[in-house]
Amino acid sequence: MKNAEIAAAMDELADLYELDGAVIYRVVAYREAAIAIRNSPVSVAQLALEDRATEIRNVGKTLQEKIRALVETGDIPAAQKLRAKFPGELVRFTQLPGLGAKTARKIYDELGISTLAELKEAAENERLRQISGLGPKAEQNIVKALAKQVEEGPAQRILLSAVLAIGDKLVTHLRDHPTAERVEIAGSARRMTDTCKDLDIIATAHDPAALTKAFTEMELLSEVSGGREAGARGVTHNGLQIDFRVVEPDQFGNVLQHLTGSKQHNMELREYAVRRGMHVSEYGIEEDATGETHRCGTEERVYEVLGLPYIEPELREGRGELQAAIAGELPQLVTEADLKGDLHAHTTLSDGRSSLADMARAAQKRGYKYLAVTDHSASHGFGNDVQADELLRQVERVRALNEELDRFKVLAGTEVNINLDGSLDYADDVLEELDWVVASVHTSFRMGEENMTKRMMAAMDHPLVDVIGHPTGRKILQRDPYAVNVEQLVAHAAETGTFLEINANPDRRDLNDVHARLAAEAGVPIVINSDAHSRRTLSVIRYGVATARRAWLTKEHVANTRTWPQLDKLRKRRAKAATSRRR
DNA sequence: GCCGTTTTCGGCCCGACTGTTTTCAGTCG
Repeated sequence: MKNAEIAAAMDELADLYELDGAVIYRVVAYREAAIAIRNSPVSVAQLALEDRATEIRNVGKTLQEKIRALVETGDIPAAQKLRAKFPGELVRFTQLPGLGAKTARKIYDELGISTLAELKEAAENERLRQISGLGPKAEQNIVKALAKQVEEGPAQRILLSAVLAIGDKLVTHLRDHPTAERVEIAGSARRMTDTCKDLDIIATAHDPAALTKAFTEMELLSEVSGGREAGARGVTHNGLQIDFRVVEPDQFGNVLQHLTGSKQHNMELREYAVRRGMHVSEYGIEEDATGETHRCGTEERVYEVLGLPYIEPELREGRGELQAAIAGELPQLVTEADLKGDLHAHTTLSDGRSSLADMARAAQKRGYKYLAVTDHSASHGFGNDVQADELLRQVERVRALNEELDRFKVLAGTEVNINLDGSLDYADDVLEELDWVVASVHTSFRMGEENMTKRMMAAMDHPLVDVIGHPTGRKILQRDPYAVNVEQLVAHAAETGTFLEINANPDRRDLNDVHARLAAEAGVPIVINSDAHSRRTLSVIRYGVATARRAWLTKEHVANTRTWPQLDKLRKRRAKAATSRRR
């Protein structure tokens, strides 16, 4: 059973307990456990079977037993009991904005309403106002919310790259304004999450009204509301909501910290502060002992007042960063500047848009020392496959190009397809001519988990496969990962000395942050690759670096922070040779 | 129901907003 399924069961129990009127802390405990379970890189089902689920934060003895029952029998007795007590659609009432468990329960108890259809009818016929606490406005809101739900479905999330394309433009424009002092992106975009719901921008200015006006007049906004002294809200032409706020300079750090979140991180931070006699809010940090409120101009100062080292935004997800900060064990996160090369890129030989020479020069211009050119293999099948003889001619061209280049090395490589049985798409004697081999799955995504895992593990067994490309095949907001057991892949990568890729394409970011952390902890070298299909898209590497940072990776975890000779020695083909020479 | 650099029991983040109220509960982020 997958972590996501277990987490969903915990969320369902939280909803049911809340309807049942349980103390809110118990309900919250289930919700927090659900988050931790969803974030767990290891199989929680497995842990529960071994009576070890309590190793997960926010999972205690009670939940360990409930999860175990769920895994062993497919359900939890407490959930069955509560489902019998409350009709199915009652939980869906609480998913309407403004309507919570307390209100849902009252509607059910006092009017016997248990379906969304009945709820709509009662709201339209003004029967809900019989209940104390509900009035005409509540009825209107319910009718509106139900209509909106039918119309729009669940809230849309937007890919980070689309959000930052707008956010970077906005920030640059606002920083150029004469009255602006500081302008920063906050919220989930600053934490570099895969997707965002909206975009938060905060600023300081010596004329806040003038800066707000500059914001509201930007062409990329299609609508603007609440344009006043200290900020406004806008919506872009492609539907991204932007919250812009101008704040006092001496509170900028407090607000930036507050709005960057995550919610989970802030809750943990505040609980920690309370234990130390302090209260954190977006306005400052109040000390119980002195009654003094510390207003902080920078985020560094916020963490300093709390007695903590600075915690990077990408770590603020409530995944143990606070405990690490307290223990002085925060990782020194890898940066884009640490990368010495890119080991997965395409040219016009397969489906890229830039030539071999253009790609090499663009990579060198970025400050890299090497670039692996890895076009698709023979059976790629989008009409841009590379037959073996053609690949060998490309190797010649690469060698010739290297003669011309100064202090830069192009590596002749391939992104070779992993066949259904785990064999590779080129013969070994062809692969032997190459400097670098990425192996990826591009066909039969719908294979069962066991077969897919075997298929990829077989590819790792090949001595010439350096790295597995985009190991789960997910496309964010578009396509689920293929069914593959990532824990087994990681263990096998460690065993065989195969690297795993963080593919930086903003649609992929694959491995994801949770899995990359698991792999790094298992000692698997990670390679951050752009998978660029043109010289311009080499820059998507920032999303791969962001994923690596969200996975707590340091420079040491990432193989391509090394020079090519250093990296070369790390590979299984060399490491094995070294071992046998020692013998 | 979970958790511990004051605690294994007694706490458990903070503020804004809304709609319904005669001073606040419920909901949200």
